[in-house]
Amino acid sequence: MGMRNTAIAKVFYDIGDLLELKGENPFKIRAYQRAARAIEHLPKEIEIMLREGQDLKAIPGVGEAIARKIADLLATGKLEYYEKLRAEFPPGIATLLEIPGVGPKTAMRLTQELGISSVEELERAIRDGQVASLFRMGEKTAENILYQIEALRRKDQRIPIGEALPLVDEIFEGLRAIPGVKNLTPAGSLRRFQETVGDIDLMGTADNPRQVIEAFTRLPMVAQVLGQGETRASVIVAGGLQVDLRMVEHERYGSLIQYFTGSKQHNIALRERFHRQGLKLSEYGITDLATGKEETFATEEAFYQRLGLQYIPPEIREGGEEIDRAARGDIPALVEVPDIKGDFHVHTDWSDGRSPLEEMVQAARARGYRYLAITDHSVGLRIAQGLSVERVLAQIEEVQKLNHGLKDIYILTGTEMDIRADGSLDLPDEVLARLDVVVAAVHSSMGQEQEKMTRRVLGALENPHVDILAHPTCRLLGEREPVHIDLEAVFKKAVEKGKALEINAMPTRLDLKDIHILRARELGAKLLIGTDAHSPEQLDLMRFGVGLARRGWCQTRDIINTWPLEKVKAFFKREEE
DNA sequence: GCCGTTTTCGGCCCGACTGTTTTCAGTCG
Repeated sequence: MGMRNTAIAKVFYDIGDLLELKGENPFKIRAYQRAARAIEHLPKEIEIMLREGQDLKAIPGVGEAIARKIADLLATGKLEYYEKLRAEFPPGIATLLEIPGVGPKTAMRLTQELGISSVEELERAIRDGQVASLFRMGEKTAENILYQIEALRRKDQRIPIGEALPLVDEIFEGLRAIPGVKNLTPAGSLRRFQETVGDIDLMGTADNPRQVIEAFTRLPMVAQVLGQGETRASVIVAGGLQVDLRMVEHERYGSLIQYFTGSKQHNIALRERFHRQGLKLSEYGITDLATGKEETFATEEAFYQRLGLQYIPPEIREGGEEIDRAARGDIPALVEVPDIKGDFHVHTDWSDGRSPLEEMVQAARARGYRYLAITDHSVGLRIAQGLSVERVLAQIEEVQKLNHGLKDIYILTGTEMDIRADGSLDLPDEVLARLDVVVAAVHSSMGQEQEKMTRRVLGALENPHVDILAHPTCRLLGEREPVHIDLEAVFKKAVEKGKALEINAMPTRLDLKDIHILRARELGAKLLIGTDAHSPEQLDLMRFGVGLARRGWCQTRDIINTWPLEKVKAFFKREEE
């Protein structure tokens, strides 16, 4: 009975919703929601944990009762408790909860008093004036709900971080010139490098906040100003995204940025822990509950330090083990952009890249890289002008010539070789043997069944010349679901054969993603961050890959393109000898 | 329902906003 963590998590999220409608104990509801979230973010599939006899109670937020329910669910594919709960409500009522402003109490009243169980029915009832006539509801409430329904319908998906961050750069560019502006930074999911963001929260401090707010609302990309005050403003930028800027007091900047960075789970866990120790944490500071004395913090570092914690980088503030680890001084030094010594996934105009080889090399030098692998597509990928064997050999010569004139950077010959649908490789072994780096990747027949796809990729990893598996799940954010593949088997094979797994930094890919990275590392795999650059500027996508790697708690020892070239070469050679 | 440097019971993050109100419930982040 196959059931993935995401599906298990959905059941417990649903249970949480239904218990809310029922008016159950709020703490019980939160317990289900916490467990659902923990399951959703678990690096390891629960199915595997059970098969290996691991105790599910080790998952934070999962106790006796929920552990038993998970086991039931996986054994039978059903959960009686859940089925019974669902039968108590008209189907569709939970969808009302998705409307901002409609909570469980309102949803239940709408159902019980007006017989509403869908968003469409609710919309009709508002237009008929039925909703406004309910006790303790009025015109304004009804209107607001209607507005929220309409907003929900036209609301775009969350946008990829790859679109959000450049926008932030542009906004800050326009504000930095103002005298007295400091600490401009994104907060929220953007600062934590989540793969997509719903809106953009920006913060900063200034001697004259009003002036900054004024300038913000007049930036060229601002399409509409939703609201504007002395210290904050909300705008809609071209494309429909909401951006909030909040200018805060210098002396409370630390606790404010900490609070607005989240995650919510991290903040809750932090507050619970220190509440037990007699401290009240909020965005305004830290209050000693015994004396009532409040302290403020100008920096986030000081805030964490006051709690006796090591600084916790935003990317790992997920409300998991990071707080315990920080208390033990056990937060590792996570990889940073300046640690990166080269890129192993780069295209040129030999295949579908936009720029000549020389330009890509100069761009890599300009970024201080010590090495660069040229990995154009292989022959089978016609749509990308994949290189024939002759062209591969010609490129090898070209690169060797180029290397003679270069002192500060070394160019590696390479290929992004297609793993064909039948599992065969797109270039013969004798050609692969002549290349410094072989990046293997799937580009076709992505609908294959899991077993076939897994066999296909494992087969490629068996080849002694293959060094790297690129974008292992092939997902495209918001466009294409990941392929069906047994990643656990792929990671184990990569470890066994000494292959590196790519973290593809292309913002539409971000593949592997955070929980995959965590699991790969647990299994002892080595990773690398590749940009998949098709132009010189795209080498800068590296920061997205680094952000992602940091979400996966990666240190330089985990990421091979932070290593000196000799060490990388030795790693790749292990299998070939 | 979960959990423990208050450990098998009694707690469970914190503050703000909104609307319909004579003191607050519901919702949100």
